[in-house]
Amino acid sequence: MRAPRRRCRPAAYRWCARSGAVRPAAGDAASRSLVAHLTEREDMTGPEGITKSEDDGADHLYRVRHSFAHVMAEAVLELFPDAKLAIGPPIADGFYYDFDLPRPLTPDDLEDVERRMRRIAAGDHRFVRSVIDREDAVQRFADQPYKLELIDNLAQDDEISLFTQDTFTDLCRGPHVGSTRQLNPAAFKLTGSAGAYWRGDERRPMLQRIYGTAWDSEEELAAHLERLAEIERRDHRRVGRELDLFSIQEQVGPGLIFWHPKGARLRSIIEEFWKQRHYAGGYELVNTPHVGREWLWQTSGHLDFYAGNMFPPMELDNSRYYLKPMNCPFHIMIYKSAIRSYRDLPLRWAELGTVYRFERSGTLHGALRVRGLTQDDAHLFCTPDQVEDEIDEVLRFSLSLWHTYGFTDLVAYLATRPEKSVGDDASWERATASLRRAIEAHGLPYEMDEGGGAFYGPKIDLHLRDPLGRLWQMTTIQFDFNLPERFDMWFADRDGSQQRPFMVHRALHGSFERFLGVLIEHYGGAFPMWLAPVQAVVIPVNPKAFPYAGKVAARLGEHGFRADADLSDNRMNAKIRTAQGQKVPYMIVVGAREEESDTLSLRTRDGTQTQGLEFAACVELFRRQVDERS
RNA sequence: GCCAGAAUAGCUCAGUUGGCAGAGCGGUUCACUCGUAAUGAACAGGUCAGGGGUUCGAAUCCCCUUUCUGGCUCCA
Repeated sequence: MRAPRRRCRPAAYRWCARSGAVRPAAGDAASRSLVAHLTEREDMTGPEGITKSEDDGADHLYRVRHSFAHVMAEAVLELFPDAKLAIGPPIADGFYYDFDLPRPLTPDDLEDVERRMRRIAAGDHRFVRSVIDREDAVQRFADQPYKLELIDNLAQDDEISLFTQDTFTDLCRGPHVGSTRQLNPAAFKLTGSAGAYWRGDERRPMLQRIYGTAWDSEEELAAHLERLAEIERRDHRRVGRELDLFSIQEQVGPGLIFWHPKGARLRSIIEEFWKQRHYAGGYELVNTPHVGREWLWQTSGHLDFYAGNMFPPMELDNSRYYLKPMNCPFHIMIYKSAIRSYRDLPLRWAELGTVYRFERSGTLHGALRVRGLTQDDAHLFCTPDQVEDEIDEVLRFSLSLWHTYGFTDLVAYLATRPEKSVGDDASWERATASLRRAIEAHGLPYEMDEGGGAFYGPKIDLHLRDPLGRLWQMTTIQFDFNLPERFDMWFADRDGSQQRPFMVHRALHGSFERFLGVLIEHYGGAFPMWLAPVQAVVIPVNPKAFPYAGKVAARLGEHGFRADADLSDNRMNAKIRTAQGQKVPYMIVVGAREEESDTLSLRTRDGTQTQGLEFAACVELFRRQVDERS
C-alpha cells in the first residue's frame, strides 16, 4: 500500500500546523474573496488606522504577519542590497520570506535582521498600495528574476499591485496593516532559517528562507513560545529516551527502530487490542514473508511504479528477491491459493506486516519517518456491489479506534489520480465518487488532494489533530482496481462465471512506528492506565519495608497489573521523584502502618494521595481504569 | 537527495587565542532505621562520530565520510 502524500511530512508536524492556516479548508475561492474584502477595508483605514476591530482578530493577525514579512524583506535588503526576493507569505503563527542571497545566513545575521526589523517596526511607516500596469511592473522588477516570474504567471487581466512601506516596495496582493505603528516591535521573533526550493521544486534554485512568528502582544508571543517549548518537551525522541522506550542506532542504520522492553510492552498492548478488535470486526489475520521474487513485484507493478522506494534486490539461486515495501501482493497470493466463490466474499485479511522502504536520508525523523515500519495493513476483497459498504465500514472502524485513543479531531483528505498511474478514467471517477460518498456519510470534514492518489487507485487519508493543534496523517483507505487485474484474480459468481473482485487496501494506525511516536507525543509519555508500560511503582518508606513492598508488587502482578517495587538504596523521596519522572500513573507507598492493616498509600502522577486505601479497593480502582481505557 | 547547522562519558552539557579531557545526573561500592519530588562519600566511566591533512603540538583549523537537527522535496 502506498503512503499518503504531503500534508504531514515526517519531519514536519510543525509545518503542518503552520500550513493549516495557509491553506484553509474554505478553499481558494473563499480566501480570494476574503482578500478582496480586506483590501476594501484597508482602503478605508487612514494613516492613523485602527489597530484592530472587534470582529477581525484572525484577519488582523494575518495582515500583521504579512506586514512583518515585508519589514523583514526591508531589513534583509539593508544587509544584502543585492538580495533577490522570492515570496513572503503569512503562515499559521507567523510568516516567512524566501531570499536568494550571496552567502549563507548565520545566526548572527538573523539577530541583525531582527534588530533592524525592530527599528523599522517601531517607526510609523504607512503601507501604501498602488496599482501599475504590466510593462511598468516588468521594468520596476527588472533585476528581480523571481518577481518577474511571478508577474509572468499573473493572468492577463489581473491587477498588478505594489505595497510600499518606508524604503521597501514589493509586488504584493496584500492585505497589510495601515502602518508599522500597528506592528508591535516586541511581539515578533525570528525563529530560524532553512533552505527552500523556489516554488517547492527541487529542480529549481535553493533559496534561503527565514521564519518568524508575530503576535499583537508580548503575552501572546510568550504564550506561543511556551507552546513550542511544550512541543519540545513532548517530542517522542526525547520522551522515548527518557522513558527508555526506543532507540535508533547509527551503527545499525538510520530509520530503523529498536523497541526497548518498555516500548515493546506498549507496542504489545496495542497489538493485542488491535488483534482483538479485528477478530471482532470480521477480519482474519494472516502472516506473510518479508521478501519475494522479482516476479511478484513485476506482476504487481511495483517495479514500474514504486522501484525508487524499494531496497535494491538480493541475488540468490539465479533469482532476484526484493524486501517488501508493501504487503498487498502477498495477500493476493493467499487469495489466489484457492478458487474463491462469491459466497466467500467479502474477505478481510489483516496483518501487522513489516515492510522496508527507501526513504531519502533528509526525510527521516525519529520514529515518525523510518525505513523499516510495521503497517497495520489489511486488504478487503469483495464483489463490486459490496465495495461501498466495505469502505463505509472501514471508516467507521477506523474512527472508533481513534476515539479510543482520545483523538477526536479528524480531517479527511480525498486523493485523486496521480500522473503515474494505471487504469481508465471512468474507473477512477467511479471509485473516487464512492470514496466521497463514504466520507460524507460519516459527516467528516474533508479536503481534496488532487493527484495524491496511489498509482493503483484513489484513496482517503485521515489526519488527526492533537491537543497542541498539530496534524498527523495516519489512516489510509485505498481503492484498487489495478492489482486484481494484474494478478488475474477472480471469483466464481452465482451464475458460474468468473468475475473480478474489487480490492481495498487500508491501514488504520498507518505504521506502528509512527503511531507509537504520535501516541508518545499525544500523552507526553504520561500514558493512561491501560497503556502505561509500568502502571504502578511500589515504594517502601524505609529498608525495613522492602520485603512488604516486593510482596505488594507481586500481588498486583497476580491481578494482572504491571507493577514494580523500587528496592534501590535511595531514600523514599528520591524514589517518588524517579517514578514521577518516569510518568508512572501510580506510586504506592508502604511502610509498617500499611503492612499491619493490609492497606496502601496511593499517590498519583499529579501528586494527590490517598492514605489507608485497602488493597482490594486499589485493585478495583486499577481494574476499572484499565477496562475503561482511561 | 538539496540548503544550513551540529556531533565531547549512558544522559544533559562546559572546554578561552591550538598546549595534560571536565561538571551535573546516571552507574558501582560503602555508610545511614529514612512517611510522599534529589541522604552523604568514594570509585569506575571518553580513540572528543570515523578517516585523512595542517602543525613542535589538534576536541579546537582544513578536507572527506557517517549520523543527527531544522527546513525544502517525497511518502505511513
